[in-house]
Amino acid sequence: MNKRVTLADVAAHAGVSRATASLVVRDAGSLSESTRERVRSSMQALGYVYHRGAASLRASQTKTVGLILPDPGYTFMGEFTIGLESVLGDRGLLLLTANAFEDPARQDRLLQAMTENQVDGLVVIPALGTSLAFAERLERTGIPTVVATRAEAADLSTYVGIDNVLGGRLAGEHLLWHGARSFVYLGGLAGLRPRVDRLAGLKKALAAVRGARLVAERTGPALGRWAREAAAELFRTEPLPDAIVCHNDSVAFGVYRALRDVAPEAVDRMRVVSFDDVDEAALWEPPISSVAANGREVGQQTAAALLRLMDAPDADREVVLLRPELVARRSCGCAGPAGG
Amino acid sequence: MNKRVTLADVAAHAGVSRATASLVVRDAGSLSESTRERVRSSMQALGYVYHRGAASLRASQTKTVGLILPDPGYTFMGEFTIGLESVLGDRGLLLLTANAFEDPARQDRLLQAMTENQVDGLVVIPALGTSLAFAERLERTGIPTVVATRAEAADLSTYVGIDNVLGGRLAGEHLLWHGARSFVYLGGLAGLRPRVDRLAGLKKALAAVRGARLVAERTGPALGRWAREAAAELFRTEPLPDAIVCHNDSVAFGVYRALRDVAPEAVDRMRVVSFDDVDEAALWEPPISSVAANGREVGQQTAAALLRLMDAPDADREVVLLRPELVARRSCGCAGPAGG
DNA sequence: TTGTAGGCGTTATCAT
DNA sequence: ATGATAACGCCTACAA
Repeated sequence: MNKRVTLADVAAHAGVSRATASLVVRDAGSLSESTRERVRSSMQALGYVYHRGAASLRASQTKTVGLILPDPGYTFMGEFTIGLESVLGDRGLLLLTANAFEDPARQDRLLQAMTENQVDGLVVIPALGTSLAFAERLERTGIPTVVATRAEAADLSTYVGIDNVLGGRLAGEHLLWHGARSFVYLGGLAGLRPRVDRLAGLKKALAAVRGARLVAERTGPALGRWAREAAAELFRTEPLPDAIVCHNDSVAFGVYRALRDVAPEAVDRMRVVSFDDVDEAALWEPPISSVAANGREVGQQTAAALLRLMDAPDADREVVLLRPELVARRSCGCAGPAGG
Repeated sequence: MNKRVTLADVAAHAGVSRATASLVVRDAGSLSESTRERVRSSMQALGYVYHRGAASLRASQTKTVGLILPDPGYTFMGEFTIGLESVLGDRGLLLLTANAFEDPARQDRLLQAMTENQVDGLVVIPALGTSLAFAERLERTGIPTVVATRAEAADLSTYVGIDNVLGGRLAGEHLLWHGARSFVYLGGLAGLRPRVDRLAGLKKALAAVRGARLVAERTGPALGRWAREAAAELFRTEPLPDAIVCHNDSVAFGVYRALRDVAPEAVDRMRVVSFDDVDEAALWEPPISSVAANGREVGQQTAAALLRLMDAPDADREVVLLRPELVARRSCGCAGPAGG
């Protein structure tokens, strides 16, 4: 049970002052190379470990960025994290990650925890049902914050996300071009901002064509197993639409399972477009046409925006809207190569 | 630019000492309810935020657990995180998460960062190519550590994972029962422990049946897009095997895409079993038979083991092996209901 | 039940 | 180029 080795021990061992030793660990100040070397070897000899907590207390910055996610289960979140962390990591920042599990109350507690931990910056993808009050609390913390992907609490903060209205419009226009007239929108939790936006874009596209209409929509968790049930129910009770717009790829997977189970003859003529374009979309039978979200790039842009904010806290609030792109494969009716 | 509100300010405002105020924020000691109330309302009035960093410095525990993951892109990691965090969260522990991107050098740096941050506990799913030296460094940190899922660096630490040898055997035996004799194992990075184990289990099963043999194996990232290429290449150059064992579900998805692209007539008679059993497996056409990993449960068990370790640091090293289960659907040759 | 005093390990400031 | 000293905000004793 040996006592912790502190900078003071290192300094004593090297025959210098604590201040000097401190400059060495931080690669700061102007010291002779010989002194630096001497201190370094003392650190080695004693097995010194830098105590970032103590440094943070004194320097009042933790080199830590908080990340509040709604649910790590979605593929998008993993991709987003990769993009975020790769950029932040290059600046020596570590991520304090927490998941709200789509529960605003839990999200409140997590925000509290993040402030108590004095994170230098904060990234939030708001949970479903996030209120305006949360946006205000976020603002009041005084921590440089970027809201990403879901625009729920973004009215006061910098926001980075995808232009979902455009995404919905792209999906709609393409399906209309294929001749579809009756549409169903499937999945996405009620009130979720990206869902509202995509639907708005879709409706805008439909409004431009006579006879085109949205015949049904269903809200729910954008998961394959939910979509399978919801779609099967729909197919049993309503006439089949010409096209189905799915809130994400998982929903599309569930839709195809349901089609094969209850209306196999319709598999080939149903037109489907979904969102996100995860890897599996290209592998599906038929290959799924999808509006690509590119979570990794959203993550990178978010990191970049956060760094800008941390460097210039008084800068204006930014809004970064990334343009989505429709990757057309077979499910929409295109006859492209098997796995475009 | 107001100065930070400290406990001393709160104490002054409430007319008590710093110590008393400290007891209030921690819900500790025995104080009169009236005092507690008074201090609390002072906190409210002044907008006090607890400074966990300062507390950590003094109390030498950070209420933070480090999590080092190899790659957040795999679905399994998301599930694992959910399980881990839900248990740890109940104890007021926060996760400091970092991804090594399958790079041992980066993993070393992350471990360094975790120690500098004085995490109270550490969970590691080792990156590919993790050396024994890493296991030793892990041990030397003195931090309660649990290695999960991949047994690479687990020789010295507590380990929680799935019995992959058994998993491989289950897959093999079931496929043999269906009459398969020639096998291919596809995916998983070279040297990866779960891959080695699954393959060992599979071979053990094959050894028990005359004429059964592994005709090929391919190593690579267990991703659908990789699997698609690898499988297509295989199908073009070698005679088709009776069965393919896939390192995870994504590989199976890629295999089916390749089959449809280059050998569509074989889609129905090929027998496929994979690992993990993610949601999409049940939705695929055909529904994929998979050895269920249940990342969420692995996460929970890992958290439980870590808490045990943190409560009793001198306890013996534990090894928790979870039994996998084969979920038989259609891809293995079973004729069950569409999406069993 | 409440108050006093000292220190956790580092860094900032001012000297030398 | 290096050293002395005082914070940073809180917690742990122990005393009252």
